[in-house]
Amino acid sequence: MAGPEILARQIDQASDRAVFRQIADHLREAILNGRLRAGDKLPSEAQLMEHYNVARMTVRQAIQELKAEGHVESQHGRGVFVRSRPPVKRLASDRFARRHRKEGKAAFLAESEAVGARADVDMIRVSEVPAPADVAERLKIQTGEIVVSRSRRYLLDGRPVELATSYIPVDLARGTRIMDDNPGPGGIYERLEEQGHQLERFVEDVYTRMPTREEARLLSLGDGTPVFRLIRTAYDVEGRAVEVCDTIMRGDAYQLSYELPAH
Amino acid sequence: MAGPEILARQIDQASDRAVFRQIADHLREAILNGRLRAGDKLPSEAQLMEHYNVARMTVRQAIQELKAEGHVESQHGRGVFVRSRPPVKRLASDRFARRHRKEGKAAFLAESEAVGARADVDMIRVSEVPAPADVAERLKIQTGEIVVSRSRRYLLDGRPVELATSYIPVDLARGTRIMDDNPGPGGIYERLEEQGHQLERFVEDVYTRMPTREEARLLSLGDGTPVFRLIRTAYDVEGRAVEVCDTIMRGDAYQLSYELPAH
DNA sequence: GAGTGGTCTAGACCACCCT
DNA sequence: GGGTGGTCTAGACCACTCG
Repeated sequence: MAGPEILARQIDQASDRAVFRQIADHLREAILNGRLRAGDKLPSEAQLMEHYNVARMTVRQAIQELKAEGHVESQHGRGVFVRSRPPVKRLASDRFARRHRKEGKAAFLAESEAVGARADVDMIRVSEVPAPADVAERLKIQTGEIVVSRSRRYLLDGRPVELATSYIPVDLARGTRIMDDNPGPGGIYERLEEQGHQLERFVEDVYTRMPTREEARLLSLGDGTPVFRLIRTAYDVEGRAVEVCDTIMRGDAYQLSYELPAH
Repeated sequence: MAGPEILARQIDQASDRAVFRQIADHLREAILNGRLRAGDKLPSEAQLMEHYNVARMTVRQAIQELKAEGHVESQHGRGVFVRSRPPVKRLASDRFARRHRKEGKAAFLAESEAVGARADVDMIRVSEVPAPADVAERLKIQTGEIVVSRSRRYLLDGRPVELATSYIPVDLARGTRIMDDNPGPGGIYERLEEQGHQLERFVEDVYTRMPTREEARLLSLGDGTPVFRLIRTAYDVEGRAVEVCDTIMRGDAYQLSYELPAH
């Protein structure tokens, strides 16, 4: 609801810095200083045009810059608002320790309780697909070889935060509950261990990038929010890779935490 | 050098999808399909205006969208080019194992050899500063309490890829080579161990977000490139946090890799 | 100098949200 | 209906790059 009076300074016409950048600077400063808080409405484009005596496109370029930085999001017919962040989930490095082994939905539920958020899972889909190159390499099979794929979407307080797809070699999955939508208590890791593939370690490869259009749609991501891509490989005690899980997570909703030995 | 002939399709005026988004779709598809490769020049704005028979701002909005996604970067007076990625550095989870303990410049150099890139360090600065809240919390001291700060920038093949600032409690740093620009062989971790603080473990907290303006400047980041923020805490065998290192890394230049035990 | 992208103006019409 | 942002036009002048 704040009007442009929160923006005291005027444009320096002599400056090398473009007018729209100066306007973006004023707004950004108001956000970082807390004069504009999460959820607050920015002055309307019309107000900003009036305040700075500039054309509409100039104002819109300023707002565009703040959107790309992830500071604000616009809502058609309502206004432009300072981003409010989803609760941050901290993923600890011992989350797959056997003493509190949970997997998939169960793990997500337990982690979510820690931040006091409601957890949901939807878009569960189990199928057989050709292995993508990234996955095949980790499973030590040929790209395109058939694997079992289990994909799902996780939501926190009703907001989608994570897309995950597990890939399991067919010889480990066929004829087990791993092919079911609900793989049973303990999740697929328990099913794998029941078949004699005792898990020994996991390797997580972490990347960050901007989302694809499809990812942005499924995660309701506005501009300026990057994603984590986390590819986890599960190894059994014999050193065989028995599962690869490819996960896309909202960058603003997660903190990953890892412990490294010094020896 | 590709002309607009690589973009066969015309705009669907009847579509709900905005014209500039359809143009962006055509260009994005050409990039993802490999018709436009890293380093290739997109058709000029004038060519795209001609090809699609639209106004210049419409073309520019399309290009703006691709920039925000990290697919292209523009060069004033030259053209718009498909992004070419810097070599990716893989940071393995055993990189601080004592058997190949290297720190700071030495570690960066060793890691860089693995990808066949030249490594440099600049902007080294050692000072005493009030501890930021994130750091104080991890060092278990009061925010604002004075700590020794060691900051530097790392470059790969002459391109900046990482900004790092280490924070060390003053009682561990004063009167040692930790205060020097060059802390000596083995880096500050060796100096800390010489003082009886044998290192036991590290904890790394990983975040991703869009860069601040300052970070974008120091890392020469264009639009659409997120950063990793990695905060590493080093603990000695007595459980005391003896160093916190706050690092900003180009998201397109790093892959982080961690190993987790299953028990 | 020709070609390129960067900035800015001054309009227009539309779709969406709220009251 | 009035206010909001979304899209698009048709110009203008500028700064940078390259031959």
